[in-house]
Amino acid sequence: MALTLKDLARIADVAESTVSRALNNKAGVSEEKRKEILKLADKYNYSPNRLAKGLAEQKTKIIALLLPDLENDSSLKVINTVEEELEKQDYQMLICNTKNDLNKTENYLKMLSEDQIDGIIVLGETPTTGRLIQLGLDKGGKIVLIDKLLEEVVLTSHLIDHNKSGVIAAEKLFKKKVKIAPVIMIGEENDYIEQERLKGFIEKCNEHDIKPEILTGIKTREEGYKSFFELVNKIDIPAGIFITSNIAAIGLIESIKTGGWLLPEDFEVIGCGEDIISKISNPRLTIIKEPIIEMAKNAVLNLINGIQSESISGEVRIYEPELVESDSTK
Amino acid sequence: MALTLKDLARIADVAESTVSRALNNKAGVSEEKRKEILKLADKYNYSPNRLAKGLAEQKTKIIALLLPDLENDSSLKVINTVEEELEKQDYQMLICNTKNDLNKTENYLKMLSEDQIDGIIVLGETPTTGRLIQLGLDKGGKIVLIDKLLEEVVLTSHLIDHNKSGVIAAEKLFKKKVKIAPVIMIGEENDYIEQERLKGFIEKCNEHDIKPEILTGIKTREEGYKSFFELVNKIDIPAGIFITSNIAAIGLIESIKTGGWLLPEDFEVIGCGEDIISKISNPRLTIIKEPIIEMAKNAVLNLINGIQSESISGEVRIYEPELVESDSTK
DNA sequence: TTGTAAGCGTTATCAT
DNA sequence: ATGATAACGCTTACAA
Repeated sequence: MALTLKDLARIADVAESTVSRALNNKAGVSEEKRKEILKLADKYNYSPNRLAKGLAEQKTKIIALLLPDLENDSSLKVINTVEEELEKQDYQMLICNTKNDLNKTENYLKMLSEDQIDGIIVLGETPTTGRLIQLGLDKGGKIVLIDKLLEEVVLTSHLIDHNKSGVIAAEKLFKKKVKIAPVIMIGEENDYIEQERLKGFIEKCNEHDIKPEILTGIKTREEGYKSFFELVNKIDIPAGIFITSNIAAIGLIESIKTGGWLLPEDFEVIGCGEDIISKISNPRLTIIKEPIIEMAKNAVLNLINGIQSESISGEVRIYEPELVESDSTK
Repeated sequence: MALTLKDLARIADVAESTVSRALNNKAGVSEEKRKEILKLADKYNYSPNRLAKGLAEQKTKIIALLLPDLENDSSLKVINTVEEELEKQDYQMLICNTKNDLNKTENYLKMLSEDQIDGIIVLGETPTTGRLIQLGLDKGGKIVLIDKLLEEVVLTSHLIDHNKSGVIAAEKLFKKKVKIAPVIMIGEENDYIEQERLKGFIEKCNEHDIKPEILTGIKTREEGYKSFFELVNKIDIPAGIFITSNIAAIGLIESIKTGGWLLPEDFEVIGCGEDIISKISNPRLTIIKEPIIEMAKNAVLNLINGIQSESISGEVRIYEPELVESDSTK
C-alpha cells in the first residue's frame, strides 16, 4: 500500500542500506546520493514504518503514563506537560488509567510489556506490585515516579515534601493570631500524603505550644460545608483553617459566609494545590502550591535522558511546596 | 533478553507456527499440544511482542485521540471515556494535543502515519487539513469525529445539535416571564458552535416576537463579571441569561449577587456543559447538558467496529442537548 | 562509498 | 496436525 524503503531503494537504484543511511543522516553515503534519495523520498511522500523501525532498533519512542485517575485538574496538568515535553523530542505517550485498581494496573503492565515501550512514568497513588519493577528491569529500569513512593529500582523519584505543606500552612495561620489553635481538615485519614501534611502541621503548632484542631474525612463539598458547623461547636473563636481538599474548601467557604462570618477577617482559609477550583472560589483561595508542572517536566527529561544514556541512577528529587496568597487569607 | 516465541518453540520442541497457533487460539493444533504450550508460556512468563505482531498482521490495536486542548473538563471526560472503552477491547490510545495549532497537528499526523495506528478519533476544534484524510485513506478511512465538521470521508461524525441548545435555553427562560427579552452571552463571536447556539436562541425568541439581548466575547470569569453591569445598563428589568461559558458564569453569578439581586428570583442563569464548575457554583448552575460521554463511547465503538469490519460508512449521528435544572433557575 | 545479507519477533502459506 | 519458510519493513554488521 504505502511506499516502503525497499521501493525507494529500487526507484533510486541503490541498496536498501544506502537509503536507510541517507534517511537517518548516518555516515556512509555521499552527499550527492543522500540529496538524491531525500528528494525522492519527499517526492513519493515516503514515511517510515515505526513498527519495523522499532523492531529493528529495539526501541519505540513511546512511553506510558500510568495514572491513578483522570478526575482532577492535576492529572490533566501532568498529562498536558508530559505530552508537551515528549512531543518536542518526537516521543509519544500512551495513557493508562489504572483507576486505583490493581487488576487494571496489572493488565496495563502486561500490555506495556508487550508494547516494547521505552519507559514509564508513574503518577501518584497508582497501585503497583513487584511486576512493575520486573517489567522495568527488562528494559533496564526506565521508570520515573512522580509523587509516588516505591522501594524499587527506578530512574528518578520526584517527590513533594508534603510535610512542608503542613508546616507552611501552620506558619501562615499563626502569623497574626498566636493564641488561637488553627484547624486542619484532611480527607482520607490513613493516606500517606494527608498524614505527612498533618504531621507537618502539628509539628509547627507544637513549636508554638498549641494543639491544632484536627478534622478528618473532609473530601466533598458537602463535607466541607458541614465541617464548619462541627467546628464552631468546638471552638468559639474565629481561627485559621488549612483544608486539603479544594472542592471541600468551596463548601467550607460557603458555610462560613452563610454563617455570617467574614472571610478572611474571621476565618482564614488555606487550600492545597493550584487548580481551577481554587481560582474560582470567592474569595479566591490562598493555597499551598505543589510544583507538579515542574515535576512532570523534569520527569520526562529524566526519563528520556535515562533511556538514551542507558544509565540507571536511582536519584530522588524533593520538591518544596510554596504558599501562594490570594484573598482567603490576609 | 525476553523470551520469544522462537525460544518457546525450541523449548516445547515444536515449530514456531505451532506455538503461534496455540497462543492465538487458532485451529490446527491438537488440544494436547496447545495445553502443553500454554503451560510453558505461562511458566516462562512469555509475552508476545506487539511490534512484531503488528508488523506481521498489519495492525497495531492502537488508536490516536486528537484534541484541540487539554484544558477543560470535557477534554478530560472524553479521554477518560475513550480510554475506558478501548481498554475493554485491548486497544491502546495515543494522546495528541494539537493545541489548535496547524503545525502541531501536521506534525502529529506525520507521526501517526508512521505509527501504523488503526484509527483516529478527532475531537472538536482540532484544526485539520486535507492531510488528515490522506492519512486516513491509507488505512481505509478509519476516522471518527466528535463534535467536529469535516467534509471528508470518515467513518462516523458524532455531532451535537448546538442550535437546539440555544432553543432549549430560550424556551426555559421564556416560560414564566414572556414579556422580558432574555439574554444570551457567548464567547468567540465567529466560532461555529457559538453561532449555532445563538441562532437557535434567536429563532426561539422570534417565535415569541421578542429580540434577545446579545453579548459576545464573554469567556473569562472577569468578562462574566463585568458583563452583568454592561447588561443592567441596557435592560432595567430582571431577566434570564443563557451564558455559554461556565467559567464566565461564575463571574456573572458573583456580580449578580454583589449587585444585590437575587438568583434565581431576579435573574435566572443557564450555563452550558456539565463540568466541575457548574457543580460548585452557588447556586448550582442549571445547564444545557451535552452528552459527550455517550458520544465518546459511541465514537470508540464505531471506530473499532469500522476497523474490524473494514467498512467505510460515512454516517452522521446527531446528539440532542438536554436541560438539567439546578438552582440557578426556578 | 556502496551493496549483501542477517536479524528483529511475529503471522501465514504451503507442504508434509 | 505439524513444520519449514517467506513475509512484514527496517537497521546494521560485514564485504566488496
